[in-house]
Amino acid sequence: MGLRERKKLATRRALQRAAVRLVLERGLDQVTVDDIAAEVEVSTRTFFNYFGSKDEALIGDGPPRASEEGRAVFIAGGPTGDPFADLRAYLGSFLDDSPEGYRSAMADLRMRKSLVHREPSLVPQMMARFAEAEQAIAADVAARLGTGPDDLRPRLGALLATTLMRFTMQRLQGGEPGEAPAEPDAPATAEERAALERSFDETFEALRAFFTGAAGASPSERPDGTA
Amino acid sequence: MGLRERKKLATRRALQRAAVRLVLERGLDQVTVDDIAAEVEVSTRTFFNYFGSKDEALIGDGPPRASEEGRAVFIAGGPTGDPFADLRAYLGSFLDDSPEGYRSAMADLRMRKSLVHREPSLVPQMMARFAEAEQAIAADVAARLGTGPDDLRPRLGALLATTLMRFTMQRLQGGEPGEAPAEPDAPATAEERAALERSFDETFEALRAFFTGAAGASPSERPDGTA
DNA sequence: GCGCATTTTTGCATGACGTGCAAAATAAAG
DNA sequence: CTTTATTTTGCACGTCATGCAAAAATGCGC
Repeated sequence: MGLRERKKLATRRALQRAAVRLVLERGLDQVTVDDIAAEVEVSTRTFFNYFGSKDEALIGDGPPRASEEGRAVFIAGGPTGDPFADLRAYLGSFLDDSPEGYRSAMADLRMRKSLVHREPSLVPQMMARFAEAEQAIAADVAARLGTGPDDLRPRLGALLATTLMRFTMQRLQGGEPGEAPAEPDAPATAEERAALERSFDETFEALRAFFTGAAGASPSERPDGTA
Repeated sequence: MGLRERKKLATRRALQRAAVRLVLERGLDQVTVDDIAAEVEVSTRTFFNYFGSKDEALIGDGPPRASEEGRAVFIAGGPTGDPFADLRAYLGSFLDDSPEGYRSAMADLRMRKSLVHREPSLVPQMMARFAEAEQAIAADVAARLGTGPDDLRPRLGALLATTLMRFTMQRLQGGEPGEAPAEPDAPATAEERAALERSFDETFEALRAFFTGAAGASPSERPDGTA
């Protein structure tokens, strides 16, 4: 990679970092694009060469994708043959997609978590990113099933997958309301990743149970005795 | 209702209608707030007394809620006792919530459909509205189950419910890509509502089948014969 | 109808956002 | 070093959005 490209990437990252840091410190509307640009010692106009808007610099580069390996295995019908387990594995590979491995992915996650915690108005934009991912997932499910665009299942599966991702993030994020967000710059630990995967599995199982067991089980579980 | 309030409401609706009409005609960035205000013969400043942004005037007043009746029945454990069927009925009551009945709700739906068709950038904001509805649904599911905030099921159910709504809209909207959007001002027909409910039921069943039948059925259905 | 309190509309000033354009600066290639 | 391609920058411009105070409209008691 030439000096030119490296420099560009560095500037981009610097702008992103500065944007996030300043917004976490002062709040979204107490940070202007000029502030961010000044922080990186670059003109305001240059900021807009890199990002179309202030928000774009904050949201980052979209959600990760499944790793190439994860995709290939999933499309081929693996690793287990059970659609649920395989979808789960497929989604798990999202963590391995980012250039610097799962540490970078976790750091990104935490950054987003802190950001939405501070600025809930960013949620819609995050959601929009998920919607993009949805397209890609649907395509992979369709490839696995070998069906055309008229089959509902790929879209349904993709919808469920992103729903699941959203829910897992919600759970992680939710914690106790008001709980201090983790330090955005702390190193990502393996425990952290394990916790995420665990939460993901739990959600997955809950969802499965919700459907397979819902018809009979839920009403009888109602504690008010009116079932 | 006094003259004052009636006039305010009228202005609000006029601004919304003008905004939607102009944007459908010319596209989002070919319509300024000034244009909209001028159309209603009101100052630009007044526009911002009613709406916080141009988009807000377009998106409208958030998603409908379940009707009071629908909520009460659902929370009491009815109408059938089967969680799925009941959730479906609960969601169906969304159509009856709007002041002028389902016709108004359908017209709203169609308006949104046309808008999103013309301006996909509005999708995220629509989604955000659904997220609001999610809270309310989760609360109702929790009330029905009589459980506390630590139970995953209410949030899960709400998530699924909104997922379902999104998917149904996507299906209706999708139609054939490029298909001309319906006239936004055409009267809402009973057939239209029936079609929506049918689509909703189909999606509901597909989802149910997806889960209950997925583990065994899907792999064997794969047409490549590798199962 | 008339004056008075309240609410709504309006104009004006202000700051930030975002884009197009052309000139200056910088890197790459010969 | 010269030439070429890319990137940065400054500037002008239009739009978005908010705060504030004056003006207009409304509702109400008389």
